[in-house]
Amino acid sequence: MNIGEVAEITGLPAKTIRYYEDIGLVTPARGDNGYRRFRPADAHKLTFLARARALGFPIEECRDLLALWEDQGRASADVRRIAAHHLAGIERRIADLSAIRDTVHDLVEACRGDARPDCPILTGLAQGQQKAP
Amino acid sequence: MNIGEVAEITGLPAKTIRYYEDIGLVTPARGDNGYRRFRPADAHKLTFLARARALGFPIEECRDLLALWEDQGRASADVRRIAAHHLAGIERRIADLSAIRDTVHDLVEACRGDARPDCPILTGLAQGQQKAP
DNA sequence: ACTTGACCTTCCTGTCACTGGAACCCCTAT
DNA sequence: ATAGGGGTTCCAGTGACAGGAAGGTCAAGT
Repeated sequence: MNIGEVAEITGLPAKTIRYYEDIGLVTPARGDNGYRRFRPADAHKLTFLARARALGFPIEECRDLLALWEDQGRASADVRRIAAHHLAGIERRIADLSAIRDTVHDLVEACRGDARPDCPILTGLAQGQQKAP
Repeated sequence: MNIGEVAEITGLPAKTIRYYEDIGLVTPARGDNGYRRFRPADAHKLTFLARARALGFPIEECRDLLALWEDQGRASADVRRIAAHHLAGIERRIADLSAIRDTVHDLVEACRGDARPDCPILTGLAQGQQKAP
């Protein structure tokens, strides 16, 4: 398989696949013309990576997950630890974003949004108005 | 005021304040020694920026908000439009993250996390298992 | 007068995970 | 012969800073 076909199968842009080779996540063979030749195992790896990335795992955790996936002697505890750590980070980000959303929502609600210049959003930003808890 | 004092007042790192000068968000005067001299108006601007950034507005939107803040003839509709657009983006991000959280949560829950190698997280990533709606 | 230490300056590099683009090579079909 | 649609490399840019090196400045203490 050439890179275009793998890109279609995995849904990853060819640029991204080249980048993943650059950083050592995959190591496709090369043909006589210099083209990358991807074997099914490479495509499976890339599909795994695409899914892990879509769930927001950072690259280095993807690398670790990939290594565990290929290690038949792994302990599932190691996998779980990585995923649980990621989950905690996601929940923190959601909490942070939710607090921000509430504040911005209140500001937007308070603003009439007409042609006049007085604006609670600007005064809120200037005065540091925060969502009451 | 020197940069350190403004940093303390605004809560922004001095590095960040220098960066904001670089990209033209503030233009403090300079003393004979080459030090930046911040006037109260500069500090107010930076406080405004710090709050807008804390609410997740990207720099360019902060620049626009700052310009509107200083424009006495603004229409509050222009401010509201920016904030509403930002709010929509936040809500999209929360929705995306929530879907991810649900999927990762389910994977973590399904994994025993012991010394054995079989792991629903890895099979889920390999097979593309998704949270059922 | 000298030194110490805190503060300030600029400049360069690195982050994260790509994305866009230039310039060029390869293969097949018309 | 040419046109197109692959592929290749390398360089630069993204957002919003952070880290660090190398050096100038200032006030206080000895």
